Amino acid sequence: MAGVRRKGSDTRAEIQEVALELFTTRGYDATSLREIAERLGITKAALYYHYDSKEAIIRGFFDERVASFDELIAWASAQPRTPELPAEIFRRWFAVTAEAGLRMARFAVANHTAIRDHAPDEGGARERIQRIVALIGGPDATMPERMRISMALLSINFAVMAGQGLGASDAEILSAAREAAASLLRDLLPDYVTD
Amino acid sequence: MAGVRRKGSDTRAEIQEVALELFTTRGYDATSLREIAERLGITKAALYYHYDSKEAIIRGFFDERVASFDELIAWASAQPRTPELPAEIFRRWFAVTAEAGLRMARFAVANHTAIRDHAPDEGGARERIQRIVALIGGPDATMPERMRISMALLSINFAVMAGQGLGASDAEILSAAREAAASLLRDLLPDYVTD
DNA sequence: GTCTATACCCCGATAGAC
DNA sequence: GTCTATCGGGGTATAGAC
Repeated sequence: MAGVRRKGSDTRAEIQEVALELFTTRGYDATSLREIAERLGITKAALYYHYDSKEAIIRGFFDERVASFDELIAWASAQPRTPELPAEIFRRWFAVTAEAGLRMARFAVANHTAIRDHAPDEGGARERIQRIVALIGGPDATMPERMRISMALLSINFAVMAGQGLGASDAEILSAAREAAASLLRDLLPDYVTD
Repeated sequence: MAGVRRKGSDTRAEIQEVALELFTTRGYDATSLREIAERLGITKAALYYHYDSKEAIIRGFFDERVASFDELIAWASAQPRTPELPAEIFRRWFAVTAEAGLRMARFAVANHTAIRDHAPDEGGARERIQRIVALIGGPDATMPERMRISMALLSINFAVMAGQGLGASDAEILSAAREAAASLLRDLLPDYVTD
C-alpha cells in the first residue's frame, strides 16, 4: 500500500477519509499525523502541503456539520410559528444528522471533547444546538422541556454510544434513536410521530 | 499557591482531585502531568512518588466505578428472578451512579474514549453495562429492548451532555435523566415509576 | 505535488541529591 | 517527600531539493 501514489490528486479527500476513521477509532489526540501519512503511503510533510495543521483537518469535518445546522436554523427562523413547526424542525434535524449514515455521529461521539476545544471560535456546534432547542421549544420552554428537546436532538449520538458494545447494526441504532426521540418528545410534541 | 506544601500527606488525594478536574475539563490526553503538578505547587517528578504512571491516576477513578458495578451485578445475580426485579436493579443502578453527584458522570462523559482504551484488561465498564442490560432485560430481550435498556442506564451521562451548554443545574440534569429513563422504560418495565 | 531532512518542543518517565 | 537534571521519544511544523 505504501509508496503507491495516484496522480488524480484526490489526496485531500483521502486524507479526510483516513483521518475521519482514525479520529473515530483512536480519538483525535491519540492519532498522530505520522499514522495518517503512513496509511496513505505518503510522509508527514506531504500532509502539510494539503492542510495547514492537524487542527485544520478536524475542522473540516464539523464545519460541514455546522453549515448544515445553520441551514436548518435559517429555514426554521423564516417559518411562521405554526403548531406543527416544532415537529417539522425536529424531523428535518433528524434527517440532516442521519444523512451521511452514522459516520459523523460516531466521529462526534468519539471526539466531542476535542470538538468543543477546536470549535470555530464563537459559535460551535454547542451554540447551534441551543438555538435549535429554542426554535423547537419556543420562548417559554421550561428547563425540563429544554432538556428533553436537547436529549432528543442528541438521540442519534446516544444510540451510537449505547449500541457500541451491544453489537447493534447501524439500522438498529438508527431506529433506537428514532424511538428514543419519540419517547422524549411524546408529551411535548403531540404531532411528532415515528415514521 | 505554589510552593506551599502541607505535611499531612493528603497529597495523593489532592492529586486525584486536581486530576479529576483537569481530565474532566480538558480531557485525559490533553492534560499533562506538568499541569497537574503545577496546580499543586509541586514538580512532575514528585507525582511519580505517589503514582507509578499517568495511567495509574486515571485508573483509580473508574476502578471505583467498576467495583460498584460489580457489587450490583453480584447482588442482582443472586436474586430470584421475580417480575419486580428488573425495575429494582435499575433503581439501584441509578442510585449507585448518581451517588457521588455528577462529578463522576462528567468525568466519564469527557473521557469515555480514554476510559475504553485504559480499561482494566478484559472487563471494563462496557462489559459490565452489557451484563446489567442482560440482567434487566432477561435472556430473551430483543435488540430494540436491549438498546432501550442500555440508553436508560446511560441516561445520566446523556443528561450531562445535554445539560452542558443549556446551563442546567445538577438537580435539573438529574431529574431530566430520571425522566428520560422512565420514558425509555415505560413500556418495558411497567413497575418502574419515577419517584 | 511530494519528498528528505531536520528543528524544536513537550511529553511521560527515571536517577539520584537533599 | 520533593527536588534538579536528564533521557528517549514522538509530536507539530518548516526548509528546501526534486
